[in-house]
Formats: sequence, C-alpha cells, structure tokens
Amino acid sequence: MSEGNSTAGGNTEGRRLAELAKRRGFFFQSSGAYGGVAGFYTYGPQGATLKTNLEEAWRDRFVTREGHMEIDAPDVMPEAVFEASGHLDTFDDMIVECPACDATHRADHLIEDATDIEEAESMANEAAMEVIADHEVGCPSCGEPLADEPVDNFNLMFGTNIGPGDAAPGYLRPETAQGIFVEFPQLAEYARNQLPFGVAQVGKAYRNEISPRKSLVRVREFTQAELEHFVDPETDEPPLERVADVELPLYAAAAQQREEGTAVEMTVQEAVNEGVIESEWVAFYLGLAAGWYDRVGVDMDRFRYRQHLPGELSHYASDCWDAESEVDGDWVEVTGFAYRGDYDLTNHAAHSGEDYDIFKQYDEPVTVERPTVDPDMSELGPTFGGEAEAVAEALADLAGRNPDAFEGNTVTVEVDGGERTVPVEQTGFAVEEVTEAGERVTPHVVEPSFGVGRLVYTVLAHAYETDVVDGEERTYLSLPSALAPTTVGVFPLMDRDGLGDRAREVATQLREAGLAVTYDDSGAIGRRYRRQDEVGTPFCVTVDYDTLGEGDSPDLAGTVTVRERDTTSQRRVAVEELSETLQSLRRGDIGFGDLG
RNA sequence: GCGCGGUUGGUCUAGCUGGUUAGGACAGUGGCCUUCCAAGCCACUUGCCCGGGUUCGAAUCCCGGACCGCGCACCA
Repeated sequence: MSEGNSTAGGNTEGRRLAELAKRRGFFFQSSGAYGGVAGFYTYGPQGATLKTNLEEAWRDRFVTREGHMEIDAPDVMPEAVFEASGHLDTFDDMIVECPACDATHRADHLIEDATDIEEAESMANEAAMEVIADHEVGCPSCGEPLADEPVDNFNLMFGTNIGPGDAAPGYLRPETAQGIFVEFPQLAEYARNQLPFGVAQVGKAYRNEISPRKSLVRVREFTQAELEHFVDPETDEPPLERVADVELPLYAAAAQQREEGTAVEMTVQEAVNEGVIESEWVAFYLGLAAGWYDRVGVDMDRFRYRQHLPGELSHYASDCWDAESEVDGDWVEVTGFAYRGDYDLTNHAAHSGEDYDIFKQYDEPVTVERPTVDPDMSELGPTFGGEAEAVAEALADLAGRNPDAFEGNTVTVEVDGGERTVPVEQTGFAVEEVTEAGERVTPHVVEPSFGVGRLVYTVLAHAYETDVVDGEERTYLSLPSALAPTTVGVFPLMDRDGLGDRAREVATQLREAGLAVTYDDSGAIGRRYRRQDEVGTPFCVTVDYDTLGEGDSPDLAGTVTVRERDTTSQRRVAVEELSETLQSLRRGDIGFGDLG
C-alpha cells in the first residue's frame, strides 16, 4: 500500500478504476500537458455523459417528480453574500507554522486545547499570538515553542475581483446552496408565497482544499446537486407514508460513540418512532434517496447513512446525516442531509435588510389583543438623554413579552446593564384590538446536498465487475441501462459482403430514434463486445448473414442479434421493432429475459 | 501544508550500482484472414514529468518544482 504509483487510488479497486477511467475516457487529471493541477479533473467522453445521465436521474427524482423548481445561479458572488452565510469566518482557518519542523497547525485548536477559551476562531490573529506566547503553547509535532510565530489566515474559498481593481472582492461559491438562499425573496414570489416549496440547483462549487486526495473524492472544483426544501416549521409535515417502509442502514451517533462498526437496518417509520432520526423531514429524504441510490447503481450492501457526531455538526445544522458509500475499504460521503433551520434566511435578512420571510394568510382574519406602547418622548428625552431611544425600544419589547409589568405606577427596564424606571403614564401603554390577516413566517430549510462527482466515482467502482467468458477473463461495468453513456453498440459480424452497410443503416435508425449508439467494425466480434463491456454499454446489436437473408435460417431475415452485457446471452429481434425494444429495455419497462 | 515513497508510448510495466538502436505486454491504425465473445499473420504510430546541475556521456547521480500514493494535519 505504501508503494507509489502514477495513477489515482492507492488500493486495488481505486487503481484499477483510475486506470480504466483514464484509458476509456471516464475521467482523468486535467491540464496533464502542463504537469497537471492537484484537485482538478476532466470528465472524458464517457464520463461526461455518465455524469450528465446521473444528474438527469437526480433531476427526475428530486425535482420533476417532487414538483420542485430548479435555478441556475452564478458561480461568482460578492463578498457580502459570504459575510452573511458565515463562510468568510468559518471557512477561514487560523494557522500557525512551526519554525522547527515546518508543520502547519490550526492556531485556534491549539489555543482551545491549551486554555479555557472555547471560540478561539473568532479571535484576532494578534490576540491569538499573545495567547500562544502567554501559555507557552508548543508545536504538537515536535514540541518547539510557537511563541512569536505569526498567525495567518487560510481561506478555503477561491477569491477573485469583480471588475477592475480590488474594490469589489468576490468568491467562487463553496456550495451551490447560497445561490438559492440569496434569491429566496424572488423565489418565494414564484412559488406564490406558498410553503412548502423546494428549489434545486445542479452546479459547480469550489473549495481550495489544502490537500486534495483520492481521485474524484476530494477535489477543488466539483459538482453539487442540492435541493433546498423550504417548509413552515409549525404546520408542514413530510409525506412520510410514501417512504415509511423503506429500510435504511443507519449508523447513529450513539453507535459510533460506542464504537460499534456497523449500521443497523430499520425502516423510516421505526427510525422516527424510536427517535433515531430527529427530523421527520430528514427521515423522509433518507427514505426517498435510498431508492434512488439503488436505481442509479450504488451497491446498497456497501452503503450506509451515518449521523454526524455532536462535535462534527456544521454551524447551521441541528441534525445531519451523511449518505456514505464504501470504496476500497473507505467510506466516502456522497450526500449530506441537513436540517438547516432558519439559519441562512435569517442571516441574509439581517445582512441585506431584505425580507426573507413569508406572509402566511389565515383562512379567516383573527382579532387579537395586542399590548402596545407609545412613549411620550418629550418626557423620556429630557429624563434619559441619549438613552431615550433605547429605553423606548426596551419598553416596546417588554410590552410584547410581559404586559403585566405595566400594571403598577412605574415600569422598569434594563438598558446597557442598568435599570431605568419610567412612570407608566409616560409609556402610552395600551392594549389594542388588532385584526390580523396572517403572520410572517421564516421558513425552515431541509437540505439534501449530493456530491455528483463522488457519486460518479461510487457508481463506477460498484459497477466494476470481472468474470470469465469462454475461458477468458472479462472486465465490464454493470451500469444501469439508463445511466450508461452508450446504450447500444452496433456491429456487422464482419465488414464485408454488405454486412457493414446494413449495420450502418441500423445504427442510423437507432440514432434517429434517440438512442446513444456506437458503431464498430474493427477487429473480431468478441473484441468489440469486450470494448463495449468496459464502458458499460448494456446492449449490442450484430448484423449477420441471416439478417440479410443469406444465412442458414431464411426465416431470420430482417432480424438481428441483441446481446446483453451482464449475461452475454443473446436474442433475435426484428429490425423494425429494434428501436422500440431497446428503448423499453433502457427504461426498464421490460427485462432482457422478456424477449422471445 | 509537513514527512516518507514514487513518476518510462494511450494503459500496465522492464531498465535506474551512468555508455542499451530504452525492451515487453495490452491498446490503437492500415492490410490479410475470420460466419457471434479480447484467435492468427504482416506493417505502422506513440515514451524516459518539468527546470537546473555533475559528467566526455544522464531514464539512471545531485538540487529545485509539478503531480501521484500513504501517514499526520485539514475536511464550515
């Protein structure tokens, strides 16, 4: 395992996959002519189509069939967006370098370990340096004192400038989600202000990872397919009955802390009933997604849902589960399911000053008694001077929380840590009857966030099969028909006697019908089958002498051989029914065994 | 980012105690042959990661860089 090699993936599975991926055009490191760039991959002809097909399958399941909307926001967004989202702070690591051994460490982590300070990340760099010096913090690797070593910032976001000069800093988005949150006011309008509604986006995200690793698993530019499902936290409930009986392999936080290595199978309903999954919305999506993973070719025996440990949770999430697939003995996070609450919308509202909530109209207007204040500022002004405004606000706040406080002759509020007492008659306190047509609700958001590249990697790894056909070892990709880059290979048995011309006609006919077709007349027929096996083409069609009516079986005129990838078994199908039959096979409407 | 190991046609690899026309396998192209699973024959295309240095001479030794793998760190 420690032996080096020139291709990605250290273990057997990863190596063989990387080798096949490069040789057959699924994916390879980009800019290879210039030495390559770490963390950037190009999807070749097969891989780009596979990825597109996977995205299309995602769209079909999580957008179209759920009735959600899809948008396409820019990759570059201004700094203010990431100030609001928290990425400017939390994506920004405080690092300090050891003068002796050159190892880099998180300064905030060192401080938290050495002192009682809990949120060291929010410290200024200079303050962090002082703490390190005062507490004589040493390098965890070699023990060298780190006093006087500069504390620097490393931001995982790629920065750029919008327009000339550096007056308008922008960043490549580190997640596609913000493009949805930022545009929420517009999107709510398109949803006619009716909760719940979902907004999806498939697009690129960028993270300047310190150390990209493991092929497509950790890269600096990657595709996310994200759904932000906005719900009313008070009234909206997921349609749990649709997925109640779906079995989920759940690896809960408690089991991880007990160091039990395996997930436990239980249904969505059981997981909710037993409180294993806290959020019913998250539970719904775990159930919905489980069937989808299976359909796109994830080996469900090498799959689990793992709950985040308490210390692992993101700054915004209350409960989070990852879908993980096993490749080469490692678990790869392919999707994060998070209940983000109203964190994002609230922050964008606060930073932008725009409305990020929804007015929910009642069926019937309701009349409520509402305590109000109307302070007499001509009295409060002279009494409290510059604090008068703050006192007035505190009174309004108190009236809403505790109207009983206004029952005496005076009322006391706290301003700037000091108590201020005001005669009630100066507060203008009253209880008014107000008719309300509805209320404002800040939606909560449920977020399934899929890593498309990691799914492509998983699906390829799980589809990789070998067997023996006629004494020869064979490699094939057992990709689902709907995902395979090519649906059908068309061959003449040999390229002579008009077989090639007839085969080319068949290929054209299938292409016209909308199928992805590869035509191949090079080398022996077996070789051509193997070529298609290696890129996962589910079906091959061969034109032979019988097709032309020149073979031993005149009744087979006008028919071709259709051969199935995984079993290598063959059936005869009439040319005029061929495109229809292959379409049905691709959709899964019929199985290969259903053919005559 | 640190440490260790590595990088040879499209792919996998031999060579790496300095002097080879850099070898093989697979793949690919053209041709012959071939009536359904990588057959055979002929011919051909394609390579020492990049930049310095040492040397009469470097794929081979030294230095720097890029990239890959593993470990550590990192992974809101």
